[in-house]
Amino acid sequence: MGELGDLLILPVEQVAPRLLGSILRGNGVGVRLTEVEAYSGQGLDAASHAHRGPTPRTEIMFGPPGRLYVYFTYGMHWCANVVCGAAGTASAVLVRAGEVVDGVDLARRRRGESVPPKDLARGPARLAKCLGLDRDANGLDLLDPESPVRLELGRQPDGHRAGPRIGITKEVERPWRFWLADEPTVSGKLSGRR
DNA sequence: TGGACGATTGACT
DNA sequence: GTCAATCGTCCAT
Repeated sequence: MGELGDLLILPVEQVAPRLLGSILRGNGVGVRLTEVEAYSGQGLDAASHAHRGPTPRTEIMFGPPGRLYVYFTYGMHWCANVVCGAAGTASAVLVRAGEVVDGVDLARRRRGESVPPKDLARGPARLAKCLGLDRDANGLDLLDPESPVRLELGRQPDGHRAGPRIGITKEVERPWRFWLADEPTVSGKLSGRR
């Protein structure tokens, strides 16, 4: 297993911040990750989709690390996660926001021509839309160079911020949201806060 | 088989 | 700042 594969089996709250600065590349667009959230597995994190055990939707989370977990929410949005942990566990890193560093024209076509560049992938559903991710992308192997969507480990940026995760109603205090300081692409209202 | 609930977004006051 | 849109998923009837 490569460097990234070794990283992904560490505790998910350690994996998540180390994915900041990495590039999620696929379907003609590359996004440099500036904001992520960690979700742990069955019985460990009430905010995780995997908390109650495997279901048809969350099945992929219980498989090997490095796969893409894509889910549908609020009747209209898709969001993407990097599956972490060894097979049998079910942690994941939600990719919340990033900077489009490649394929900007294509990203604008998917998101809308009038969307400012910094907003193209600012928010989990927006990021997924930039990359053209939907149901069909669920389960893709991000570690396979031949895969239509891949994760490329980037240089570890200096320093990051941590705080509570956004949009959840359980485990609301757990500080498992991680983002890069002073990045205009970070979502949420506390993006500048330590 | 029904109904509550979203790991959100964009439109609007 | 507030709030509706919109439908797959999951669990309780």
